[in-house]
Amino acid sequence: MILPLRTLSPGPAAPGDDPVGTRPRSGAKDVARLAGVSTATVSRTLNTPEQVDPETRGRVLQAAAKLRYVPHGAARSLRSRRSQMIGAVVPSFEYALYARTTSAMQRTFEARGYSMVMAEHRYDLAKEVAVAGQLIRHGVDAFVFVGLDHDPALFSLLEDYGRPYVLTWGVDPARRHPSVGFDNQAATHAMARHLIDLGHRRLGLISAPLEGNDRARARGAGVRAALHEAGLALDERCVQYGPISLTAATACMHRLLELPDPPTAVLGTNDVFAVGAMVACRQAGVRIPEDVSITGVDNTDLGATQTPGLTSIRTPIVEIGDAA
Amino acid sequence: MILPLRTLSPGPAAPGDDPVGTRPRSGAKDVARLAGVSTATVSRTLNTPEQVDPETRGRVLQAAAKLRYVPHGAARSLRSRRSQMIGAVVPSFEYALYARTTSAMQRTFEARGYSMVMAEHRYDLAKEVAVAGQLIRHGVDAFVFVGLDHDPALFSLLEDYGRPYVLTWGVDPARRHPSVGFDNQAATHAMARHLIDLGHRRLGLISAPLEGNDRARARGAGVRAALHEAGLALDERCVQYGPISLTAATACMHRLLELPDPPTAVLGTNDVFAVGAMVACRQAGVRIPEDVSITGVDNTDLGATQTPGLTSIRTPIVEIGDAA
DNA sequence: AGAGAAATTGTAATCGATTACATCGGCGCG
DNA sequence: CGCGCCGATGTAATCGATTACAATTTCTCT
Repeated sequence: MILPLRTLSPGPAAPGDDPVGTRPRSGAKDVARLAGVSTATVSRTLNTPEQVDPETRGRVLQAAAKLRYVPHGAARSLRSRRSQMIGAVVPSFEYALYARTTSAMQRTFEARGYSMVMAEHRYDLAKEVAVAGQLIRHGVDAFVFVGLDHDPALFSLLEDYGRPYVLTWGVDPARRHPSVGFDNQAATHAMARHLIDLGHRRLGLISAPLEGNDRARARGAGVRAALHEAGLALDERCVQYGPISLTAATACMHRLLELPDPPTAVLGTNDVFAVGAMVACRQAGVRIPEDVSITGVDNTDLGATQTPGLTSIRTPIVEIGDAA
Repeated sequence: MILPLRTLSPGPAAPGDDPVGTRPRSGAKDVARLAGVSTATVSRTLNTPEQVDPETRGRVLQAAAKLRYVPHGAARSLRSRRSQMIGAVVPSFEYALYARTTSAMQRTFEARGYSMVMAEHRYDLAKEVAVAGQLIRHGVDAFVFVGLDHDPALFSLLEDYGRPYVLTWGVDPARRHPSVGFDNQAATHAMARHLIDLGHRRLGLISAPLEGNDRARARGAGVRAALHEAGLALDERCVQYGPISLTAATACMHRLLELPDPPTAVLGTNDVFAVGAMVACRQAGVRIPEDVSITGVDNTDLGATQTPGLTSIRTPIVEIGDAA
């Protein structure tokens, strides 16, 4: 009920310590000397151990451990022309689902010796290109993107630099780009169909802005298609757009409730929208599901905090790893 | 109410396209040739523009743009001994709050020409060291960590490689490490105090496992201190530990409700726990706040989906940027 | 035993930028 | 007029690994 606000306390500069002196870090040369071999052998021990005599290998590894040797990634990737880094570019870290699937991917990549760097573009396709360029500069070998909708410049950039990539969260019907995901349109189609079967005739829709967001477009299309098949149509006044946040979703739902003839069922294109809508109903004293039905998509555990059933969609996680 | 499960459809290999041919990417040398200067001048134009004649600079920039030149990061950092990357190591991407503050930081760093790479350690301090090592290999210049509790090996690693760092989400009382954050203990102390003032005598606590998690420990200590001041004590049976997830929190709350004498107020050490607890109460038919009070910490918008008031804590975001 | 293959290891070129140092023309000043 | 400094630019060394190639030793097989 109360909301006491804690202020922050930044730690001011500590008394007298800020040497940040670059330590005499040991290089491959030191390891080579200690092990009595050449740097070439050190490199081989680390990268292609089977090519080196077990006895020598032992000496080298021991020396490396003793000196706490960590190979210099920049030098390695300069010469070998690959960095063992793959970049994941997601729309936003705040929508937990992206973070979750990405983190699952990370574990897959990790097992194969790759590490992952993440970046967000905040639903700005131009920014996405810039971010990808940034990552290329840092030597990222391959990319994972969310969605099918991207600036053409992104693809030409990727091609120019010969970087492989996968698109996730959707399948490219034309197969022009490697992609892995699910059918967003079918998901909402099924959901809408279900609502229609329950007798609903007037559906509402809360969606993310469509621009540059093929997932949102596909999900919207699914709803319209289902209505169309039933000889119904989607009243555009019953469609509300907003950023993926609870407060925005709540505001959207309030607008729907204020319509002269509000929808009897509202479909959120993801769980955040659905839960936001529920909050709005509770605030407005509208009962669920007596007065209005609410459904979502994505099956986050956010949905579990309420008392609805939400469409569950599992995004392919392991499969994406194989695509690398 | 229903939970239709969508299956995934991975995009199998496309017809006949997988050339991944590394394009004739243009290097500084090409730019130099086109602009009629040496590579040194190209480098200077990009890094210290004021040292180069404006007229020449123009030619170089034009040539660079024409060739879509992107400097090779590995080569750059090999020679200049810095990569313009800062690494953020968080416990988990799934707890949205970490992602959020980190993403805010990213924007700050970006403005200064740094880019950020993120990694998670999944609440495993040893893993954290490994991850940091990994990042060092990739040439990360500086680090941001969450919490004060870390493997000593982490600090010695950082020192060995002369990497500056900041700890966030807490302040180091001993000031042995640069840190920026807030007083976790004071937050829960105030919260517990508030509950005591309301007349509660038997408090419950849902917390993350304490090991390697100073935030959880500090927050727990705050509760105990407040109780102690009031001449009360925390019944250990009323303390439940679990990972930060709604389902775990719900299970914890169920255990508390099954006690012979359940607490009249339950304090979650973050909003996920609090909301999970509320879900459990609803399932068990326990009324809030008549039968039991529930409070949380962190003020995520997750809290807003319920009808409670939760302690709000803003983590320092801009301040952390300055620490870089 | 001798030729050729296979296994190990060393030598040195190389990746693509940055940067110390050298060069060169122009300018100010005694 | 000549010395010295300054600004702009080129030359070449350098960062620290990888890896092509060569050199050496050890097997293998006839």
